[in-house]
Amino acid sequence: MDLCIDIARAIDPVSHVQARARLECTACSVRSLAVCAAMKPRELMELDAIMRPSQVQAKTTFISEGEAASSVYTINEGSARLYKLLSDGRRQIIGFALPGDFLGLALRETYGFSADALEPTRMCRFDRVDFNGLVSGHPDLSTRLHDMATSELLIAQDQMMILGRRNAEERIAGFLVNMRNRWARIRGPSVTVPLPMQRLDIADSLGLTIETVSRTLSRFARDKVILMVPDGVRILNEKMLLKMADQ
Amino acid sequence: MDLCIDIARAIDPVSHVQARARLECTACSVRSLAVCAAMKPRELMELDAIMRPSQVQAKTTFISEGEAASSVYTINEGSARLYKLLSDGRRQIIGFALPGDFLGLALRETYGFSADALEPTRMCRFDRVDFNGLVSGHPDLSTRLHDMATSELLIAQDQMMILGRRNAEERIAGFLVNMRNRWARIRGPSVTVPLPMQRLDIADSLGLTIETVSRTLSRFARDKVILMVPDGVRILNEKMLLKMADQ
DNA sequence: CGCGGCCTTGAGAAATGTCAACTTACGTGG
DNA sequence: CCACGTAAGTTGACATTTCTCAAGGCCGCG
Repeated sequence: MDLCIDIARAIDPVSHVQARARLECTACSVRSLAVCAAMKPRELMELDAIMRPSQVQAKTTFISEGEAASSVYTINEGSARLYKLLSDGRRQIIGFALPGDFLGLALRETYGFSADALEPTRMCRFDRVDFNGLVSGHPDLSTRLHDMATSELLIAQDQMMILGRRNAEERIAGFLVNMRNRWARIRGPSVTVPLPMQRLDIADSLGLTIETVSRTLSRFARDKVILMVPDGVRILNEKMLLKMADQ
Repeated sequence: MDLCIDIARAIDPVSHVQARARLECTACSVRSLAVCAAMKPRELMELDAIMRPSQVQAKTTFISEGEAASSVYTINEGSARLYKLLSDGRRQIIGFALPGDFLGLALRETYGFSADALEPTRMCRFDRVDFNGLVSGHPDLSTRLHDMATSELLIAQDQMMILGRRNAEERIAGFLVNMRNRWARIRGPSVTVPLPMQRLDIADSLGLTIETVSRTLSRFARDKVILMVPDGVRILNEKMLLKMADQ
């Protein structure tokens, strides 16, 4: 069951494709961050030809662990949680996807994780077979994917350290620093860190409970390290936060 | 400081290279498992030309986190622990390398982890620049590396679930099942699982303490799920072990 | 035989989890 | 516009798991 809403392509006559191409990939606001960063104008038109704009509402599951991996995605606007479930319902969030992020690096025949939108989210969807076909003809793109896979692996290894050897305070501090750095690359530096996910999502990404996350954030706020604001935090004492994150 | 002992090449006259090639890569016992699995005879000779046999004693550190990533390795015989350290000495083992494993998938300009041999270990060492040069001329090899990176990422995601959401019993049971499966691919199926690492290494890979590992293994042995043997365990009740690992 | 490294076991401590109550924010319908 | 209901977040009290510290055992090796 496909919960995504594919717009444009389904209703656009073929003759409109080129017009849309110029509006979409070429004009894309997150292109410099995404897999398509290094592509030339002509390549972008090829990419555009197989791109399907897609948007989902908050909470919508658009990738389900174990199902046939038919599509790959780039996040355009919005955000998503990527997670794995145990048979008894325990959940581990393996990452959050923000604008520019690519979902589809580590794919076998089936998806290895599930993904839900955290808020109304726009994505570029690509048929996986089409996408692989395009990649095989473009060494630059292939290299870019390899670089992104390398990054992901390094991030995953850092996450193992966080989950295996850091305490709750270090995990939360590190999480906030990490989110700040990720948003900085998207929207530029800011002491206000958007947190589109709920406390339970933070807990499930850090291997903690919602209560421990809440208590730790409250303590940070009480100690004037952060200020809690709607859907995020403002960093008041960066030095202290970095020290607690041991970074 | 390079702690590896490079043999053969340093003393071999160039004229002997071809002879060594036939003895080394072509006759390699772990080739079917390694990065070089899909290579044709002629390609193997190219690989051999840049390969440097290397062997290290137990406990030798041959990769140091943060140092310039000059070499990549394939394990031939023996095993290694790959780990990251925090400034206060806490250690997270991010994986164990067994025969056939490739070290060098997730490389930036510096190594992202350290590696020590667990026992006397023989490796194929490649200069990273030479290796990349060879890869870029061989799409098969490139594909193989991409597949291996994908595998690593999936394994890393599973490890996040283990570290974030599983209890000590599940971690240990899962670890044993996992090691059994890895050895099965190398030496064929067996209920005897070699464990070349110490208890402290197991603890540091599972985010536990040595005492918790020891207690849990003792309990498994008391419950006749395993039998502890020198440098490993024998699985007595596979069904129970799989159940505890939730696999 | 004695030493050192590794492992095991026990007892008590600490961090985090669990359960429950309460607060806050927000959207909906009267 | 307010009252209500619901979802999310916070806080407290207590439980549990795992850690810490300490002692002792095992075993290979000089």
